[in-house]
Amino acid sequence: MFSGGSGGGRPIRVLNVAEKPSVAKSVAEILSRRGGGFRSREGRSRYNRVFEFDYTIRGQACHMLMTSVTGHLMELDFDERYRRWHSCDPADLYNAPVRKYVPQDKLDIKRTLEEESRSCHWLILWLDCDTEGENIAFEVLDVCAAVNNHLDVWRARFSALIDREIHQSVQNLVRPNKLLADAVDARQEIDLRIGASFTRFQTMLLKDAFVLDFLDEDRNLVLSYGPCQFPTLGFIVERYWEIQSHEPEEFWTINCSHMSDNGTAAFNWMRGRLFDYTCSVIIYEMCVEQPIATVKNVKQQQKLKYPPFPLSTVELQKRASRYFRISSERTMKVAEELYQAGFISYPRTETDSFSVNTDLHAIVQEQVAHREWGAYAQRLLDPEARLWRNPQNGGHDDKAHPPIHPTKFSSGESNWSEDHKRLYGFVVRHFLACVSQPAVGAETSVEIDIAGEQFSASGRAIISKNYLEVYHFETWGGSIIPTYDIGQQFLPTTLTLDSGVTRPPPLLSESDLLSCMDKEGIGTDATMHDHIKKLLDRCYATKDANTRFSPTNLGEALVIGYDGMGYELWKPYLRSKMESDTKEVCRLLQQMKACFLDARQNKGKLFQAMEIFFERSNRAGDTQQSLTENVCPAKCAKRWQFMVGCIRFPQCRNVVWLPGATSEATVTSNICNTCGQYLLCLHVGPVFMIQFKFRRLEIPANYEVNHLGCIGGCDSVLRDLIEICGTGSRNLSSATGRLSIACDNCGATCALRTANTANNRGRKFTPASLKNAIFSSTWEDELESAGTEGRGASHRSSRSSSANRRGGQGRRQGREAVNADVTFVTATGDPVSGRCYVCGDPSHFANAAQTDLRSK
DNA sequence: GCAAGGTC
Repeated sequence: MFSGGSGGGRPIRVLNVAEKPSVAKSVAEILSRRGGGFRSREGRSRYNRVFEFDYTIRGQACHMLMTSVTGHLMELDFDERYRRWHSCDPADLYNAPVRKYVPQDKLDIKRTLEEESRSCHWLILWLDCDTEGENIAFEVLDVCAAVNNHLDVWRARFSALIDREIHQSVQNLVRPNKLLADAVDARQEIDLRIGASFTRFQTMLLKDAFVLDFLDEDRNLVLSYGPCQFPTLGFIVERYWEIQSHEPEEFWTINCSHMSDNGTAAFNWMRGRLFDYTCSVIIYEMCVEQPIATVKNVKQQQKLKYPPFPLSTVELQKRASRYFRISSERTMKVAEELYQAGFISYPRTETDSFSVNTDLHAIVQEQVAHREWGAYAQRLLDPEARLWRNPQNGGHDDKAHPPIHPTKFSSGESNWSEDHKRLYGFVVRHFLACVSQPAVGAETSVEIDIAGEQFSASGRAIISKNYLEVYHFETWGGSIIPTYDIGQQFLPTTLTLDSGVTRPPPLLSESDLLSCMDKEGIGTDATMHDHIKKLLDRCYATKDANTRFSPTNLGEALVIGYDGMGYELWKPYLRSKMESDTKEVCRLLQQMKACFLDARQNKGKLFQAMEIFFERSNRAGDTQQSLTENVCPAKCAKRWQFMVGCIRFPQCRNVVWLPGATSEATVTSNICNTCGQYLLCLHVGPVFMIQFKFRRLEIPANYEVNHLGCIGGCDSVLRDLIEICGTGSRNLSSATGRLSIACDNCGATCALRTANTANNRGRKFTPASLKNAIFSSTWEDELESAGTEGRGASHRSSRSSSANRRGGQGRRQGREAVNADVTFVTATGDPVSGRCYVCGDPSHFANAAQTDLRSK
């Protein structure tokens, strides 16, 4: 499998590249642990060090160099002459040449890669296992291959930085997937072209044409458009319009309360609200006239409130906004700093379930010394307390990072801001909550009847707070109501008809906005906050003290403008469609590649079809050689040649097959006197005489080699020869001396060619004559020689044939253990072999001898 | 002066 090394015991040099320095270090630590650790040295870039250690990959001794990039190594931009804003019509940006290049601040990393890869044999890419990671893999590959085109390039696929996973991935390397990388290239190019064209267009069109007095004098205004920022603006504008268009409507409802010695209960009308005043008054008066309430139903049940799922990035941002009013952008900045300092795990993750390998107890153990939540952590670890519960699985896994959790204890660092303290505390409390029992409450609901109208009240007593003790961001309302018995009657303390007006929904909060983006696939967990911030920077929206967003006049004007044109550029569908379409192209290409590989595997079918219409050429060029080496029908089917079709063939499938012994057949211009305008099928046409030439050895001695005949049915010579030699056609059932068996996988029938050769002329096969079928492991040579050339014509060893096949992919993989070919021995002792011409698998004839063998 | 996506 692996190549390029110097072989034997001498180690080869392997360059390993990770997506970020922390991963490079972790992987180096894991892989070098058994060999006594790694050496570390500086690279050209001060962030990206190089780690060195020895390791063995599949028996090959390797000297490993492990370094990293920092995300994308390259950027995409237009060619120089299109970069200036006035250099071209923005419409030209849809065709302008673009190029990928390593920007200035990444040149140091590029130099490290170039220098290190020069001396290496292999390159192993340890990028994140997502489409962006695959794209970065090719950026690294391009840089390295430019200085060393002998590199053998591999991709390590891993989903977590844990020992087992990393060792497994390096022992099972795969090739990088260009199609996935191309999908990202396509998305990047689309983003650039539409972003730049619309941005230049609307900026140059509008900026100086209006008095935009909300701007600072010195601020250079850009009216940007982007496929993520505009839909984000769209969410804000749409909610704003919903509020604007809301028309308050008056409604009425009846409320009832009952105060007794052991508390007060507030009953709600089970009709909810009525928008008709007269109706409400009539019902209310009925109640007032007969105000005695009768208890109809009392329900008491235990309710559980579950702790949240393990923490993903979007949840972190939403909850930080909700609980502390910290903006998503600030949250990510602070979380990044906490991560850099080692206090929390990687903050950009979609994963909301812990891997079974995570030592959750150890994480809790670290926190027992904290003065606020330490005692709770201690109780969690105490089996007697019965507080522990394995975390729920939120159902998302980005296969790259675990949920956000604390990685180091801190009682607060001196350089931490309030936000650092809040976020660290939140991450810890969230984690502790995840491994805790749900809160338990006792819920009571009471239904009463007053003059035929139903009312209900409910109360809840918390029996056990459990996770809520440490997760005090969430509350679980606990009002207690008096005890009631069914049938009990009482006079309400108050019974009122109250009016109200409907209210519009609130403006979108940051948490709502993140939810909308997450739901519609706008941006990624790592970029959503950027898009929100961009709207504020561009003066498209504002955020109030309650973290609620309103569009500015500018933002609303842009949306109205495009909406008026009929373009929903501000709706989320465009972005979703781009993402799904580029992935679809990638999927389609992958599908077609699989289809191609399968078609190549089954090329015998194409030969079969071609042979119906054409004679095989004798040109055995390289291409042909390689095409035919695994396909027996190609070589052994020379005798299946002639048929005469309807003038409408192949639309009309009516054909007449000629004797198998035919070596030449030429249609003459003479019309048969007997058959004339013979009705061959629905398509009437004249029947022309045919000049035949038969192979001497294949026809009885009393027949002529040259024969002018008619296929219309009047020619007794042709009828005789077909009777004697067969036609060679696999779908003419009247032929004699032919044998077909059905593949037990695909059901296709396959004629055994031996039946039509000179040696078998006139021989009748019967199932009984094939009872002695034996299976052997010989390859197609057997069939080829049996079919045409005579045995032993071109024998290859079964080992080499087997190796040829293993190179192919598809359904035959994993069948190596099955006898590769089948040899049937007839009663006379002659072997005949066959393999399915549809699916190509010889093993599919395994049961043919008993079940599907037919003699025609 | 433009996008969105990585990450430091």
